[in-house]
Amino acid sequence: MAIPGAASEIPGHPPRVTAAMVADRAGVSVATVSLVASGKTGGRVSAGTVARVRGAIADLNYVVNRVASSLATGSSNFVILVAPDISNPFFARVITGVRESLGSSYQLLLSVTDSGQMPREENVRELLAFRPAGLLIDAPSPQLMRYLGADVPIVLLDAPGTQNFAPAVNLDVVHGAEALAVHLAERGHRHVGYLDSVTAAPTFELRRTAFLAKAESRGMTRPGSPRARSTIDVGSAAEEFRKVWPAWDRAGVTAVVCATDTHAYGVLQAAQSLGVRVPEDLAVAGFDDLPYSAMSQPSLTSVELPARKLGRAAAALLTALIQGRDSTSASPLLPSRLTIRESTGDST
Amino acid sequence: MAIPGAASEIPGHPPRVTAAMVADRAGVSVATVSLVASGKTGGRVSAGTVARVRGAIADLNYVVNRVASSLATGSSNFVILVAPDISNPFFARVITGVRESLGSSYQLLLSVTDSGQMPREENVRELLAFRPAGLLIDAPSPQLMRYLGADVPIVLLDAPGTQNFAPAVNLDVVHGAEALAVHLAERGHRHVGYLDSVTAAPTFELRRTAFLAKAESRGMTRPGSPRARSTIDVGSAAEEFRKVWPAWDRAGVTAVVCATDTHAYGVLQAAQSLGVRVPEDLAVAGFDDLPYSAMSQPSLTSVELPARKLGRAAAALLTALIQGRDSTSASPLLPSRLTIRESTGDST
DNA sequence: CTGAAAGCGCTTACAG
DNA sequence: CTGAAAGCGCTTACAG
Repeated sequence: MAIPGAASEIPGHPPRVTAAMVADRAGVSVATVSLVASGKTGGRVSAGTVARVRGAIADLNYVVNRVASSLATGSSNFVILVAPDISNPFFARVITGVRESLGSSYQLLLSVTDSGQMPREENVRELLAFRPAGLLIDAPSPQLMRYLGADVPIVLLDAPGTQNFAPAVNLDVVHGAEALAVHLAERGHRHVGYLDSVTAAPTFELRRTAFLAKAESRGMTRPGSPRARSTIDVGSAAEEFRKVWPAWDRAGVTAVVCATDTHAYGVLQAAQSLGVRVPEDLAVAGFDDLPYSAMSQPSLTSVELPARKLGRAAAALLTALIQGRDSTSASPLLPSRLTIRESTGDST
Repeated sequence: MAIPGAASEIPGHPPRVTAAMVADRAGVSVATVSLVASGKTGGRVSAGTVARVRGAIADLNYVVNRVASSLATGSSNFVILVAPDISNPFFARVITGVRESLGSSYQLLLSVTDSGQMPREENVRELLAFRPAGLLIDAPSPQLMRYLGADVPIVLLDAPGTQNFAPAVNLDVVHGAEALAVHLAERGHRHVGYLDSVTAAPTFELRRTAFLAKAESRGMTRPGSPRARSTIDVGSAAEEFRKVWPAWDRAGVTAVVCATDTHAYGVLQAAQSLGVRVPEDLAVAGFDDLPYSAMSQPSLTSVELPARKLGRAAAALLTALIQGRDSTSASPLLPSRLTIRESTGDST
């Protein structure tokens, strides 16, 4: 036998209000309390009783225990979004989109990793044990994929090449990356550097390979070394650029492409402190097209990636899966677009 | 009677593995499965049985249903951190600290609001209904406080003036703000502008009032209008500064203090684009002392606030409360410190 | 060393 | 219109 009351006691805190207490006070059964509390009294409960129960609920400040209702119904009302690099502004926009689409149907909870870290399988396992209504995973690593045959609806965001494992909403980074390569080639650049993210997400891999492949086909080369990568953080990116620039400079590099705009801000900053003029001495571009890219000095050429739309589409797909609709849905691919600004010589 | 099996079925997904299935396969009772799964077999289960159960768990890929165990034990293993302004890098550091202190004892889940928004009472109510082991609330608004007599341990972070409502870990922003005012007075500044955050958190109020009070006592004045405020975002801060600068300039303002370093980066950027030299024409300073502040051009004078320590201390206090220790604990106050750099004329 | 049973706080067919 | 009861999947004293 369980210790009576143990389940609802927290040391130093009063016992929690349960439906039974409400029922007592209102002089009805817990079944009726449940009906009233969840708003399922479709003419099945008399107006007087409803009022009495509502009063008792208000008096006692009763809130339905989601843990118990979740166990009883086998469903929950929250969605967990798993993501690395929480402080990337791009991600904040994705969240906004997710919340827009989720509306008030589901609560959104986030599970984040430390900067530069990827969520691991063990992590997702534990998250799944909370029995969320669904899981959204942003920029997952390929290793995570094999665990995704699980029993909870899952949608991947910005996870190119993983559609086979779970439904995904992806960004068409390839076309944007290629347009950027063409643009730089047309500006006469011959040698390009690439500042990558340390995060081992396929989306970053794809940005780099798509850009470099097209760059090569247009006759541009990339210095064999050093490779440059940093976390998604202006300071780290600036530091990394300062470190590799001397070698790149010697190799004749006149353009640097960055995995994200945040990286590019670091490059702009470092270039300024090194006396490297942008765009005269060096062209700089990034991916994301964050709002700030239109205002930076110089303004930043960037491959626009629709963060908010990404969040909205992923949440919409997840909702459909949760509700049993659309389980064989295609994985949408959201278009990217190159926005040319001063940092690659827009004004010249 | 509930529909058999309904609770564990998600449309289009296989039924979940339960302890009963594991028990069947291992030829034991669910009680024994529970003991093995939760590692509570202290010599109470024979080695052979343990091995058999472990095998079945592995074969079926069984994970304990947290919802059910939570209901049974009346306790959970996750903590929710409620916070506004997720994309502020300061916040990412707080999270790092929280996670360091929580270790593997509790999972951390985040509940965030949209930029510039504060979490509302209704929101916290719903979060509490998930029965987390505890709640951490970063920079709460005063209005939220009245709901905090609740039945779950709660710790506030960076919530000056609210210690009466719940245990809190605060930053001693006052001394840092005063040191900054003294520093600017000593540099000869007579008129200062203040770029505030739009977020209605007491910590921002306190930064401003403490700074301005000390500034006034040192003979400095602030232009009566316009007031300047923006979200915690470089672009918005830059835009806001551009808007107010002409009036401030006319009022003789030679120093601008910002609610956060992120705001200050925006001012640095806007100043540059306006041809206002920092620090020659204008001194700029912020709060937080983010890593980037040491590298920006010019480097930024800032009141250092120990974000990671804040997270660690808050999580440690919450853990103590959850475990019934220390419920009358004092609310720690973490020291702030002024770091003077180029943006206020360090080199002159 | 192991299992049967009660209980956590809900929800929901069912009987009345 | 309302309540008694079973069931969700665990955990934990208790009996053997």
